[in-house]
Amino acid sequence: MTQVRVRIAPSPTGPLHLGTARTALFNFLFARHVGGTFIFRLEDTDQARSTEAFELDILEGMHWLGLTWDEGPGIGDEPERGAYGPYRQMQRTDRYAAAARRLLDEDKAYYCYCTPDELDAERKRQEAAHQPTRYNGRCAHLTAAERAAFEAEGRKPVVRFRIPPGRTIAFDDIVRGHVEIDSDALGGDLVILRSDGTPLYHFTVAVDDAAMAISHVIRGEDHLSNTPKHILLFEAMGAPIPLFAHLPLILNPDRTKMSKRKSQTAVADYRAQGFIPEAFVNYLALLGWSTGTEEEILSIEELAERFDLATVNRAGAIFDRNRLEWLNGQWIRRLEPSDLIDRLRPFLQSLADADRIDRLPSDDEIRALLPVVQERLPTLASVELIDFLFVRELTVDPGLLVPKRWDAATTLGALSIARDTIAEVGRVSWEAEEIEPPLRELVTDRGWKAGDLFMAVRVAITGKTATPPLFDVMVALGYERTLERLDKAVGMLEALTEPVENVSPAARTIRQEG
RNA sequence: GCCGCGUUCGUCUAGUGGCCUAGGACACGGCCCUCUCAAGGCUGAGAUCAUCGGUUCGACUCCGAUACGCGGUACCA
Repeated sequence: MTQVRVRIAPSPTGPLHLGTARTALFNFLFARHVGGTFIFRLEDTDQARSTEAFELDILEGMHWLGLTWDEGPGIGDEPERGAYGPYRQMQRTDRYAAAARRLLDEDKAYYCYCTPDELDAERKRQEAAHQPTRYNGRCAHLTAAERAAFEAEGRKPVVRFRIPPGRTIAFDDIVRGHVEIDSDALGGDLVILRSDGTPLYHFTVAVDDAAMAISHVIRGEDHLSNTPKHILLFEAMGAPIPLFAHLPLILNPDRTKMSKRKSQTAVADYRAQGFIPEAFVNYLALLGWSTGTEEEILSIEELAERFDLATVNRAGAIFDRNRLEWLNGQWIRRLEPSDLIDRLRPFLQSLADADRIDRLPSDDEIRALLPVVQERLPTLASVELIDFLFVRELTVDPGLLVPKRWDAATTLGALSIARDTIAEVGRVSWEAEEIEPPLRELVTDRGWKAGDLFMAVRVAITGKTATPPLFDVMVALGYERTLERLDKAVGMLEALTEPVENVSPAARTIRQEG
């Protein structure tokens, strides 16, 4: 078998897109599975829309996902690596010009002087007549005199590639099987060079894939219908025709091709929301492919071991964020503590930047919390779960302070007693196992429900109704600050109950007891 | 319009002629665990395998038609 060479060829006209990432991943997995070469090429010929910032975003996103490539820009410190460069199309313009020149010389291509307006009018006419829209070949056989006349008019020609009429172009797509398309359905002779001389996509892709000796073209299904054009171009250039594999599309919830308008498509956004690459890669790989077994938590290496292009699905798949989040939680739970701490840092930092927390915890502080926090993180950004530990002044909603089964007065009494009980245990020891029993005892003595007391205390010291286990939270908070917050909550409740204090027997009773 | 591709639980999927009264996972419901939230365990509901016809002793699996959906049809990629 000839050397397997595959490529991903994004164009830097936007941030790294989910669909591009998935296509890149499948190319990567295939290359790694068979020991082939994975190439990264930048299709930056659309100078109007391409930016360096997007290029950087794409490179960074690819690195983040762990999709390392063997040839292309952005490997190590080198501007680029590989024997088939350059890997930026704007640095290959001479090659496209030369290829077009050869096609012109062999009369496989010709100059076309039709203006965009004329083409547009013709297209409209065809549509109105319910005919297939295609170039009518007006300039296909111009005489030298006719060409001179157009030139004299100041028209700048495009270069069109001759699409042979009446031919059936067939290929065996690795994922979709045998596909046949009639050359007459291709829209007529194809523009390969704009009137300003710059090359168009279908041309550059064929020239580059040929020059870079690409053996397998693995790309999105949206290119399936265009494949015959590429095959014809390969033939015309005398280049071997690669194998094709067209991947199913990633879809919006309404089953249209995934778009920025209807979905979150930028890989960087998912990263910013606290998804980790292990989970992201795992999820993307299983979108449109499966191992055929019931395994589903798989590392990129395990995926590469099992990957098989022939078993890729043919139907498009809706992107399901729920499943991604679940997978993310699975992967976060598997992380080593020190690794997780490192990954949490940027998210803690951004909480600090947003003034959501007043200080950054030390590694040891986070490490101590991990046993009760790690399994509660669907994303890295969910560390906000414990933000209350790192704020000076806690804001508590008084409404949350009173458990459903209790009134304010009852809560006030209970919290006061609990505060004293906690204060007392804390004087000798500040361990979760030490704080819990006396409070349980208190609950039993008073005939309360443990959940009610604990909830009141929880809200008092965290401001939240959902937190890691209460006593672990207290330990992390510290003796002093726990009491401070309890006192503050008692104060809030006193203010709340004041007006009715004289007429509330319950409140009076509890006060006496306290 | 024309051409191409697709169609199994809400979603991702298993299934390549009998193992399927269709399996797993996410999401959803219940129970257990439990101080809340998670995590975990058990469990429930959820798919006339798009429809119709054919081939076959037998079809989710093969063939055809239809419907619906999507993609392509640019001097975008």
